[in-house]
Amino acid sequence: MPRKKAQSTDKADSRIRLADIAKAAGVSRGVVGRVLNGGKGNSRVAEATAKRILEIARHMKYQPNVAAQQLKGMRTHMFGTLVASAGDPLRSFLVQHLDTEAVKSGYHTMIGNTIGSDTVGPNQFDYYVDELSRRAVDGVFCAIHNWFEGDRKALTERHPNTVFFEDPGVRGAHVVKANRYIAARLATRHLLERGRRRIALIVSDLKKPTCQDRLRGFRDEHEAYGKQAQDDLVFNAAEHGKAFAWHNPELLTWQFPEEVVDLAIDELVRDAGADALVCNDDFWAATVLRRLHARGVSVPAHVAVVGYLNHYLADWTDPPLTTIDTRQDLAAERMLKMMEHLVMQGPLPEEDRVVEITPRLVVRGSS
Amino acid sequence: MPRKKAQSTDKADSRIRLADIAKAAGVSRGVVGRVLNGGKGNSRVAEATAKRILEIARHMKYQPNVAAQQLKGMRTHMFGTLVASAGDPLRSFLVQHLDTEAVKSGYHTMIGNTIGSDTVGPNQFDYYVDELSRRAVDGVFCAIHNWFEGDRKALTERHPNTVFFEDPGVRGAHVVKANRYIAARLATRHLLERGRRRIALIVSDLKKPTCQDRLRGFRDEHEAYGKQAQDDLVFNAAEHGKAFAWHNPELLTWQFPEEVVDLAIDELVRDAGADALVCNDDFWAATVLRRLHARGVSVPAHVAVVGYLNHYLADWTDPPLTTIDTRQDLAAERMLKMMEHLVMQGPLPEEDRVVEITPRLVVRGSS
DNA sequence: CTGAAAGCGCTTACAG
DNA sequence: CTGAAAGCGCTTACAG
Repeated sequence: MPRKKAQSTDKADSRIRLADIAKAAGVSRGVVGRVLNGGKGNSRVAEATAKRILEIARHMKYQPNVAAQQLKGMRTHMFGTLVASAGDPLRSFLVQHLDTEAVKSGYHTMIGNTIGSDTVGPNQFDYYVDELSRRAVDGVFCAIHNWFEGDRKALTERHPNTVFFEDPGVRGAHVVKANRYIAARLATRHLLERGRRRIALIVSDLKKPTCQDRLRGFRDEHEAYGKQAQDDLVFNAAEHGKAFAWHNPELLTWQFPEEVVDLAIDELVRDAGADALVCNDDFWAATVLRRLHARGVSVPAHVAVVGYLNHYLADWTDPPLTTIDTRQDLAAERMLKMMEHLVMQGPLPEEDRVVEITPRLVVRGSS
Repeated sequence: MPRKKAQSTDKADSRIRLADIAKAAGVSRGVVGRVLNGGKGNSRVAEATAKRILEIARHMKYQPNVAAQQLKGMRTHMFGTLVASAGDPLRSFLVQHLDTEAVKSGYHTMIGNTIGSDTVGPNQFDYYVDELSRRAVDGVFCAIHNWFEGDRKALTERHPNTVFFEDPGVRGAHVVKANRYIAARLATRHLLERGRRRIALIVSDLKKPTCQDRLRGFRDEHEAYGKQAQDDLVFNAAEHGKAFAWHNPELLTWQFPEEVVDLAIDELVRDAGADALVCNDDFWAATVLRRLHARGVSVPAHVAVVGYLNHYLADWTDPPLTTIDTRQDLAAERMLKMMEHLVMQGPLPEEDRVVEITPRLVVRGSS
C-alpha cells in the first residue's frame, strides 16, 4: 500500500524545527541539538547558552521530529505488541500493562492485532513481521495465544528483540509465562486447608504440557499434605469434545458447552463424590457453578469451586468465584525488563530466557 | 528524555535500501521508488523494468524505511489512541476495534495510556499531546472517560484530527457516542412487551445529560405504549452517595457498594412495588441480582432486571443478564470513518460532527 | 521512460 | 565551547 502525502491542512508544516530555535538563539543548529536532544559525549555547551536555548525551546514548544532522529540511527523507542485476542480481556489487560511499563521506560507500544481484519489477508502475522520492520521498532512483544497460526521462528529471526507471553515453542526464545504448577498447588492447598478431602481437578487436555504441570501441582500438594490425589478425581475434558468459551458475534454473547460440564459433574461429584472442583479456567468454573445450582447442589456448602485466571466474571458469579490470578501486571513488568536487556545488552544467557510468574490465590465465596 | 543510539546488534544496519534494489536492477533509485512506493502522478515506468524491480524487491525482502518517507512529508499512517481505562474491558474492546478498523484502512494505532504510570508525571495527558506531535501521528482517537483530567481543547488544537468517543464537552469536536435515549427505550419496550407494568429506572446521576437522556427514553417509551412512567419508580443514585464499580488492586477484585443497591431495592421493589428494574449499568444490575437473591426475591419471576453495557460479566451472572449492548464495534467503525474524512478532506460540517450509535438489546435470563 | 539532484530535520564527527 | 558540513533513506519536480 503506497503511503500518501500529507494534506496541506496538516499541522506538520508549521512545526518548530531545530533551525528555528537556532535562529532565535543566534547559534548554530548543532549547539541546539546538543542541548535539547543531547546524546553523545562531547556535549560541552556553555551554561548560559544552554539555559537560553532551553528557555526558547520551551517557549516555542519545540518537539523534535522523531522521524529525522530515526533516520540518523536513533532508536524508535517503539515496541510492537502482537495479540490475537478477539476481545479476550485477559490479553487486553496484558496489552495495557505492557504499555504502562513501556512508558515508564520511555517507550511506546504499537498494537498489532493479528486477527480481526480480512483486508490484510489471511496471514496477518507475516504482515506484521514486515510492518514492524518498516517501522523499525526496537522490539516486539508477542502475546498471541499459541493455537493461532504464525511463524514464531521467522518473527524472532526478523526481530531478535522479541519477548513472548507464554511458550511459543521456539528454541532459545525469551519467554514470560504463568506457573501453572504453583497455580494448581495454591488451589489444592487452599481447599485442603478448608477441610475438603475429595478434591477433583478438571483440565482441558492432558496432552498439553500446561495441563501436565497442573496435574503435577495437584498431586504434589496432596502429597505435601500427607494425602494422595486420586485418579478418578481427574477429569480430562479433551476426551469429551472441545470445551472452551467462545464469543457469538451474532448474539453478542459468550457461550460455553454445558454438556461437557454436566458430564464432569456426573463423573466427579455424583459418581466419585468430589467435595471440591479445581477448574481449568474461570469459564469452566462459572458454568460449573450454574450447573450445580440447577441441580440443587449448593456451593460452597456441598461442593467448593475454584477457577483459574481471575477473569472479570469472577466477581459476578453467584457465589463469587475463588480463583487463581495469573498476575498479568507482573508478567508485563518482567517482559519489559527482558526487553530492555535485549535492547541494551542483547540476548540473555540461555538459562535465563524463561521466566515464570507466580500466580496468586484470590478467595471469594465459592470455596 | 534523550533518544538513544541503536545497538550494533540491531538488525536496522542490514536493511535493504532502495539503492540496493537500484543497483541490483541496474537503474536509478528514482525509478525504483516510483515502482515500489509509487505515489505521485507521473509514475510512467516501462512495464518490463517495473516487473523486474518488483521481482528483485520481493526477493531481497525490501521494506521501505518509513522514517525516511515521513521526513519527505509522507503521512505516518499512525493514529494515537488515548485511553485511561485502568483495565475497563469496555474501553479495551473499543481500543481493539479501533485498531482493527485502522488496519483495514492501512493505518496503525499507538496506545496512549493516560493513567497507570507515575513516571511520566501527574499530567500524562499533556505528555501525550506532545508525544503524539513528535511522532507526527495522522490523528488521535480520544476514548478517555470524561471524568479524567486533561485539556481536551488543547488536544484538538494541537491535533485537529481528533475523534472522541463520548462527548468531551468541546465545541465543534468530532464525536461518536452511544445513544442512551434509545437504550432506555429498548429496555423499557422489552419489559413492557414481557408484561411488566411497574418498571423502575435506576440512574447514576440525574444531573448528567446522559441520565436525562435515559429518563426521556424511559418516559417516551411508556407513552408510546399508552402508559405513563411514574416518578416514584425513578431512583437517582447520586442522592445516596457514589455508586460505581471499582477495582481493588490489593485484593485483585472488583467491588460495588451494596448499601446503595439495597436502598434502591427497598425503595423501588419493596415500597413502590416495581416488577422490573432498568439499571444504570451491568455492575449495578449484577449487584441487584445478587442482593435480590439474598432477599429471596426471584428473578425474573418476581422482578426482571436489565443492565446496560453488555459487559463480560453479563453472561455469567445467575441468571444471565439481559442488557443493552453499546456496540463498540460500530462505534469504532464510525470513529474511523470520521477520522478518514478528517485526514483526507478536513473537518466535517458542524452539523455532522456528532454521530450517535444505536445500541442493541441482548436478551438473557434475567427478564 | 529514466536519471541526477535537491532536500525533509535531525546527529555528530571534525575543525576551529 | 561553537560552527559548518556530511549524510541517514527516501520522494519528486526537473531535465533529458
